[in-house]
Amino acid sequence: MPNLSNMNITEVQRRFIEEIAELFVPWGVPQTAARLYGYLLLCPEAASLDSIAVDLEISKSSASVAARLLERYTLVRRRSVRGSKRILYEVSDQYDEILAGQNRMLLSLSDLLRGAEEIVPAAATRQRLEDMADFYDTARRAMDEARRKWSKSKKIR
Amino acid sequence: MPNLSNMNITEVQRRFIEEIAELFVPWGVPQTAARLYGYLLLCPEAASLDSIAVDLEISKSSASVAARLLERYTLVRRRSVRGSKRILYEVSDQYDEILAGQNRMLLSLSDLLRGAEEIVPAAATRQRLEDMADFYDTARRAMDEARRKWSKSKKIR
DNA sequence: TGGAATATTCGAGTTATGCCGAATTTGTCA
DNA sequence: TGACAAATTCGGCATAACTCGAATATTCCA
Repeated sequence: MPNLSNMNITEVQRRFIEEIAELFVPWGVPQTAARLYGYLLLCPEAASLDSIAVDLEISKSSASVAARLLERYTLVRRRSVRGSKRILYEVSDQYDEILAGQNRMLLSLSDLLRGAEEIVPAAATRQRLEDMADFYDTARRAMDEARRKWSKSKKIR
Repeated sequence: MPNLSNMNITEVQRRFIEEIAELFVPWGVPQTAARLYGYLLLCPEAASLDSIAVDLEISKSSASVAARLLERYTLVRRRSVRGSKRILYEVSDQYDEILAGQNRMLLSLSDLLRGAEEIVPAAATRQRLEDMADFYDTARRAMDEARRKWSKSKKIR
């Protein structure tokens, strides 16, 4: 039986949270952490572990580990409140961090592919590896460029 | 005890395969499938389930599920040999498919964020969601653009 | 420094995932 | 269509990942 008395989030908000989770889970983010991220996206201000645990209906320890996981991903930042032992969490405003991981991945991949050209005998295979490396590098650069432009335009604002 | 008699891949090749796997596993690709992808990247021509199983030292059923998983990801394509029940697998030459998934993810994400602006009360939060949606959309478009350019230049070649 | 409030870690139980060999199904040729 | 070869599915086992409540550690105030 769901506890309806402490319901601080609306039905549509709950749905949003679940949809965010559905999006992130396939990318390796654990369910609880993904839901927490959705929750924080909606929060008008930083949230405490207690309110997280209540609203998401999870234990406080789960809230704690999920929050620190998101913190390691740098999707979320911790805000220590002066004069209190409470820690508040909020979404990081460097949202390009989601893409930074992909960027690193693409960089490693093209490096690896290029390095492998020496260990394949067939010329056609070598060519394919080189093509792939080029492609991923191009895509990575495009994304990086967009990211750079964006952070510049954000500073101006 | 490792079976050395049927070793069709060299030590450096094995290392390459493991490195590819290390790269893909954190992105949710199962170990075996990731290794298989690395293997196929090195193969001069399409490989049968049997040779896969031997070279990667996995069971044939594992090879089968891994191959079809990669096929669903469209990282790999199946090549049915006319006049034989053998199926051969090779890496897909549309290697932009690795990025296509990320593209879809970014599109869904920005859509979701934009749709959520109506369900948050605080104006500042709404603004943040809009900013994020814009950002991911920009990044996605940049990547898509690069992809498009690439496939055009490939056709010319 | 002691004590209360809070966060974090630990150990156990539960669930999900991956791999394998055996059984089944599918596809090809005679 | 029968028989054979290959792919696929199935059930069980082992391992890893998550979640939780309890125990422990940390932080702040008096």
